[in-house]
Amino acid sequence: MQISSRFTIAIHIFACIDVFGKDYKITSDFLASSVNVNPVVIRRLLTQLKAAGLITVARGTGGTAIAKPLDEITFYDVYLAVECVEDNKLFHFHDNPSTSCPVGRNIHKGLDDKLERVQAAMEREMKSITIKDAKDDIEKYIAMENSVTDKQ
Amino acid sequence: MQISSRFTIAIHIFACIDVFGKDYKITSDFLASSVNVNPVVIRRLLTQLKAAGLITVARGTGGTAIAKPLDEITFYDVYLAVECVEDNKLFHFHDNPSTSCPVGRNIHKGLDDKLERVQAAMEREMKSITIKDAKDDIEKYIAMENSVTDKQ
DNA sequence: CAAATTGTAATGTCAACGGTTACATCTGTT
DNA sequence: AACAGATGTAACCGTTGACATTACAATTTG
Repeated sequence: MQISSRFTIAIHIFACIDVFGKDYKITSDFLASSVNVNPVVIRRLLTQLKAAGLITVARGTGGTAIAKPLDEITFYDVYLAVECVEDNKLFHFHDNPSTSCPVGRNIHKGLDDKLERVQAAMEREMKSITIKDAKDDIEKYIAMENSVTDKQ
Repeated sequence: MQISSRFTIAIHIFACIDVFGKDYKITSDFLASSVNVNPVVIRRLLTQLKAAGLITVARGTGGTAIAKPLDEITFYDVYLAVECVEDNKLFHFHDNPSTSCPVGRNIHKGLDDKLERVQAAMEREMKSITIKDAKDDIEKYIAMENSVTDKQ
């Protein structure tokens, strides 16, 4: 299975807030237009990001802002906020291996540390990348777009 | 989302074949008993592992064997054989970001290399662990069971 | 109060997972 | 040649999560 598009949408949202937050009020409709999904999908995502303390959302008046400096929010923070992984385990273990089989009785003990190593490797890499890294690169590509336009 | 239990079941299967292969004919019913799932689930898995060249399955007569030395089969080989990941991308990207928004136009370019880094970190770790590592540890725990029994 | 916006419930569609039954097919044995 | 034991698959079913969408109550500012 793949990691849900909620993750890339969430990063898209952060980038939009940071890039457009000074000039526009960031509403779920605004974000929905940029991401190209239904506004309710955005609102549900904003609810998750807010619950994780990564953003603030103004009720009534509307408008979303980022709660921390961008370089203090890692991909892992967003992943945790947005991806539903049961019991925080990346690997789904089969539920009831036979207790009357020696292998069935010991498969869990023999495997768990290795699965954790894989999960840890993935999470370590996610913790090493911040939203700022992503946003900087996106802005770099936006600037390249503009410089091409300028030359024409 | 979690990685399907097919992955841990597959490793369970390898361990069973290696541990019991000398004394028993390894049928889908035999494996189903140890894993505690329906034999058809096992057969479907065996079909995938066979397609990946990791095992051989005897039609008619029945019986499964491992096609390569256990230390030449990595967790990644099994993962690839058994997990359906569209286009081999761990992250599902939202399909149609707005082309009229600068962020929407550049989110892909700004993000792809970072997502690949995360995926690569996970795959690198999976490639570093072999089925033999898992099976050795399972056998170690089986031996510990027996030594406890002996003392009683 | 009115307008804009968020929060959320209710529904629907779709795909993947896993379970199960049924049966055609294959192969060694008698 | 028939049989017994297996595998390979098709055809279902139920459950879950993703994502879309409509509708509306609740909130806040002007």
